[in-house]
Amino acid sequence: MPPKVDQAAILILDIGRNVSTSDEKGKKSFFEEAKECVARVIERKIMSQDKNLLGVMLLGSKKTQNNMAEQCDGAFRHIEFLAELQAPTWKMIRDFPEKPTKSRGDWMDALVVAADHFKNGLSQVKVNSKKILLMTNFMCPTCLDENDIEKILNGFTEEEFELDVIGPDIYDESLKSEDIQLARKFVETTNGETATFEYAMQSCLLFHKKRTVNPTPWNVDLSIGPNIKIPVSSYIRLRDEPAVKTWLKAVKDPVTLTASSTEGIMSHKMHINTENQEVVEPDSVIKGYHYGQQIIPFAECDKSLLYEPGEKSLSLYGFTDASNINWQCLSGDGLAYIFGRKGDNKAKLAIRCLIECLHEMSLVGIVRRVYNKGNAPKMFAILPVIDTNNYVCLSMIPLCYKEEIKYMAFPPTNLKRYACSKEQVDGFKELIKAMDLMKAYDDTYEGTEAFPIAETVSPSVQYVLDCIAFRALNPGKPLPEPRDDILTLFKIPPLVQKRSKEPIEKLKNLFTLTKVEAKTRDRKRTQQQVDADMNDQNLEIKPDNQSNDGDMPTIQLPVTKKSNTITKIGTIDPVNDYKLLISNGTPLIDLIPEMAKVIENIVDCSFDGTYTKALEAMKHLRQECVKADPAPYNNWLQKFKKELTDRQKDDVLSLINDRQLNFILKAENSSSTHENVDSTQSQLYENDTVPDATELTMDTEINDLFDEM
Amino acid sequence: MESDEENEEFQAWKGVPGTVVLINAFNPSSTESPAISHVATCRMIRQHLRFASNHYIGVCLYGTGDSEAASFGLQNVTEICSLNLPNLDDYKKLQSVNITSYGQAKDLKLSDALWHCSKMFTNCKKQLVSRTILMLTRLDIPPVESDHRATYMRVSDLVQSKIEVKIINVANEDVPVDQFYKNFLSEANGGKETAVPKAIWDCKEIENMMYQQSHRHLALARLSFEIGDGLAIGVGVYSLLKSNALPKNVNLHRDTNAILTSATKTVKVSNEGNNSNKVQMDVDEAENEQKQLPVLKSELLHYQNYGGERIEFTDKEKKKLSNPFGPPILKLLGFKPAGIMCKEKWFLKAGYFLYPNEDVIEGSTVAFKALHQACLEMKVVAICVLCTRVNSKPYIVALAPCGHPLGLDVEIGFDVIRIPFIESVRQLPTEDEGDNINVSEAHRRTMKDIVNTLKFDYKPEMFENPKLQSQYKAVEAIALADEELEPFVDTTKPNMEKFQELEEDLFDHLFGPFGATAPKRSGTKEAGVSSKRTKFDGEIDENLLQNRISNKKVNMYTVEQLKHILKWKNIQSLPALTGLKKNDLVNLVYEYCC
DNA sequence: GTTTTTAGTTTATTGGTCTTA
DNA sequence: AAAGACCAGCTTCAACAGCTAATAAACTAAAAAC
Repeated sequence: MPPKVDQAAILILDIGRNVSTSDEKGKKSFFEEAKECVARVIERKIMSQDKNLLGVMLLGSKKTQNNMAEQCDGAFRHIEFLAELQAPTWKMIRDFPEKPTKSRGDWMDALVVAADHFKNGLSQVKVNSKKILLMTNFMCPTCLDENDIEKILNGFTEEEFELDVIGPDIYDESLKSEDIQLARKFVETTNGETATFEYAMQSCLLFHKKRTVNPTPWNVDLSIGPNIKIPVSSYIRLRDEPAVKTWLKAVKDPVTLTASSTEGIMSHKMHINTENQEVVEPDSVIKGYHYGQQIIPFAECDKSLLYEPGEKSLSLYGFTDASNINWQCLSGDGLAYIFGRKGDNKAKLAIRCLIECLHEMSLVGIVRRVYNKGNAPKMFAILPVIDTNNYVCLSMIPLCYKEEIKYMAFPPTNLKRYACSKEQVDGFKELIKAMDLMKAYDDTYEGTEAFPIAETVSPSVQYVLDCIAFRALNPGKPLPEPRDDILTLFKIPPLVQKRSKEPIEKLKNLFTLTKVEAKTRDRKRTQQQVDADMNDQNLEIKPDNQSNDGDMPTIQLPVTKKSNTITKIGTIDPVNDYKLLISNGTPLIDLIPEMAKVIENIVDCSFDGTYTKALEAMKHLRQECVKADPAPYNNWLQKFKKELTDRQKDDVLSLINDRQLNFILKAENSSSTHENVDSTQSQLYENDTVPDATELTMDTEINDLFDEM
Repeated sequence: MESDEENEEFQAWKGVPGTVVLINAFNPSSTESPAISHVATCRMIRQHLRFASNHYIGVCLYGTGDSEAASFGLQNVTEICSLNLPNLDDYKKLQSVNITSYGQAKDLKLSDALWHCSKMFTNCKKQLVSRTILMLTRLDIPPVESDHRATYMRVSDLVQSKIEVKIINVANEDVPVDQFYKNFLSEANGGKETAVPKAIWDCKEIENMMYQQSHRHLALARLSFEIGDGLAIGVGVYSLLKSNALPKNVNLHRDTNAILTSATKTVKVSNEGNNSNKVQMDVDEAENEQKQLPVLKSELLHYQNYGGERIEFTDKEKKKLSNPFGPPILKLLGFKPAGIMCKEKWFLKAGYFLYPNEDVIEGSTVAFKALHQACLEMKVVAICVLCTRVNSKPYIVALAPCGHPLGLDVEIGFDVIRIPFIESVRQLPTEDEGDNINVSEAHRRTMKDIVNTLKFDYKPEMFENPKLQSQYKAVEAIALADEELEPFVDTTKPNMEKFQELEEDLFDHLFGPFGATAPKRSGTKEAGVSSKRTKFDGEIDENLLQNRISNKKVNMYTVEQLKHILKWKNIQSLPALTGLKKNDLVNLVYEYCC
């Protein structure tokens, strides 16, 4: 068999004149949205580390570069294969054009080119499913005639291509152009999918898909006594796995700050004799046991006394009441599902029958498992799982051995002074009713349950993947803080939060809870904590104040003294420079662009990840502009934000929002043209954060008023 | 007083724990209590030996008769093992002791025994982090009246000098507890109300309790459980199971049995400078060592391969990746019906156990109990975010109310159950053959018979790790030489008698034979007909043979089959087939069968 | 300082067939 | 009959070498708690 690949997809992105403008003012153009979306799709593909192939095609490109155009001169123009089918790369994202073109391309042509590439561009690779993701607003109608289109569609069904359309709502009745109708037909006929940018970004593409592993069966006979052997396969169903593979190590090249090509890391393990500190050759190392204070070499042990676990096996020990198995006696890591052996219907029948019986009788099995010949045996419970939507199987859960039980003791709770009243219990009952997570959201959501088990993503995993993608696309830039999307995963749903307020207040009155003064014992730790906090602070404000680098202070000190003579705004203390220059009579019209430039520079070279200085400078600039003229600030911000968006500096963008450094509104200065905060990146945030931002901006206004007083 | 405390606190975590076991040998009614206490103490010490623990342990008897050798001035107290690291000599000595041989005191006195214990602590040269007197006694026979006052005072002194006094009540269930011991316990508990320890009689149980008591009572984390804004209680998170139940293994020098430590040296090596050198030289260690330089943390890079590129992070950045969220906390998010917590669907990792902690917030226990009760009555579990330590990743847990976990003497608490995230779930291959499978009443009846025959009562402590147990036996065979201990029993294997009763024939008839419908492994290979090895049936498919000869695939036959083919062809000049390699047989087939 | 836990490694084996003692 | 040795499949001009992957168990290092 040739190399097999699960999926191959070609992204077709319209970058022509027809996608260059936005429908509404201030809103992103189709091109901008599509670009973001494509970047996310590619990023997700890369991070998922599957074996799938990806190609990227530009529709409406200035260039024409595709196989079909080479074959038929003059046809298939303005279609450029940016990347032919291959494992997805960061380059695909980086190579993306910054701006839409003035050209136009025929989307139907693009489909043909993509289809051709699937048929002829893939030499040996076998592909299970072939997808084309089309992103166009269909504002450039196809020139192909009905017959040709019919042929293309037939070709698509024959070859089992799937067409997905991302971007426009092709079911929006107000947009039913002929081309959209056509797209609908294609999508439906090829069993494709469609989504708007907003939906795609908010639901399908919001989080990373972790690298997947193909499950491998562990095949064994489930034996019941010496003579009954049922062939089964067990698959790992649940397991906590690290977000990324093992980290590799390299040496930093002092010049490029990237991995050195001339130096590598090597680790060497050695044994040292504790008696004379000599290094011992691995040959002379033997294993031994500590028994009390005595040392017993392994070799002296009677080998016949050592346990022989036997062959690979899964042997039934017996059956017991399900109620005997509690959470506390489960040990190990995760669970496996057992099915009757693939293709063996008799085995499946037997297992199915066992499952049903156990289920009816409320019993579970206990088995002894030897994973491989000679491996230590482990005990497991096998519980019936009957889930009509999913699996009918036995769930195999590891049980603890006696040696693992700690036999802990706890101070007694059944003392008089710990008795609790009915009122107190009822207080908690009220809280329970109020904080029902099964009804945490309005019906407008797809489900009303919050934190559905095994359906929510892991914030820590997502953050690591975010950081890797960020670093790939922003080399040299400091890592971002966790996204809000990730942080909200650990927050109480707003509705539940609200409902809980009253019962919580009641509870506070029902119990006497007194904080015990920190003991002397804790003093030291507390001090350490404080120290740690101090360190953190130091790190954060390092670029502003002192730094650990020896030369920074020497630069900084003269600056404050030299300040009388400065002629330009520097990046070290822009706000003071600005103030000084103003007081020296430098005209505002000259200073504002200079300040803006400096802010951009600081953001570019910021290594602290907090952009404290840049934001301070922005705050100052903004305040100045609120007083004088909002236009320069607003105009510059517009450009700056666009640039930040392009360079995926989402962290700066959100900081600008958070620190209320957005556009100066009409409310703040009547000559502003901005009615409200219509940040170009608003769709990145949930709707409910928008009013928040408005509120915060109003606060600023009040603050500013106070400032002026 | 305060300065004392400060002094103590300053070195609070230096030293090892110390325990003196104080066995009551006063036995006027000839109960088994001293004997059981003795056995349990031996077993506890054996447990310490097995784990090569660093705890200091001493053993004393009290209520024994006067003896000439008896401790100077001390009456009725016999020190068997001095306060020391558990060692083989002490263990053997303790084992061989016959408690009754020390005779009986005329009157039971406790104060002197306690005083002796405190002296043992004082005389101990090793710095101790904790001092515990573990009394094994019945609670129905108090010391003589005249000793009461002295004992109370002694206990009070001990408590003040930070020596804990604990009692294990070695008796049958229904022995009445004398008031003296109630007072004693209260005194030992700093005057606070406390519970009388439950009587235990099983020596393994006593052993467990002693081992536990002599062990540091460690919480995985002590947290503030934030129930709501401005409402928090103190809790401790415990793991009830050990993560590594393995004893210490060490590396030794082959010749001298000297203990070895291992050290890992990480160096950077230049692979360019000497590129022209022979590859062999690179392997040469002496040559390499010259180029080896120590690696500074600051010049270390960690990277991952994604999208065909190395994505690099500095050491600091990598740390930040695993530590992006806040401080340790347990925060309530809400509640869900208890029924959704299915072990068979969501078990991911061994859970923890949650218990109230009065040390940080007083009144926690009452609130904890009220929450526990409310959850039980409403049949719900609490859903929380848990971050156990400063730098650990937070995750979502369910708190399920429970009592007596693992059969322990713990009234209430919550199981802390880790809830899996989507990344932990694997999609499994499904076969849509469910429709073909019809379980009949006969199937069901047979299966239920089998299940019922094999029913038993599961207890969490019923399975011992046989590998570990046999290892102990093997080591003890050497260490204790003469001692013949109980034979090793493999608790992971069931009693086979019950399996004799199974109606295997009926089962086979109804469900078997298995493997008959197994899929063909591949087009060219023989069908994997059964889970047993394919038996050669004697029939030869001439077409298949010719096919294989022309396709040069004769080697796909087994040796048995090849021999059979050659014999079947009835070739005259055929040499003896025994002892030939498969390849020879294959060649013979090509030679003769075309 | 010691113990405990956990995260993160590394390492060996997996399967079927054939030969051998 | 059981145990251990040994080569496994996939490319395709063909033959070659040189890849490939999940998993359990054993292990180390590091962090945090007392």
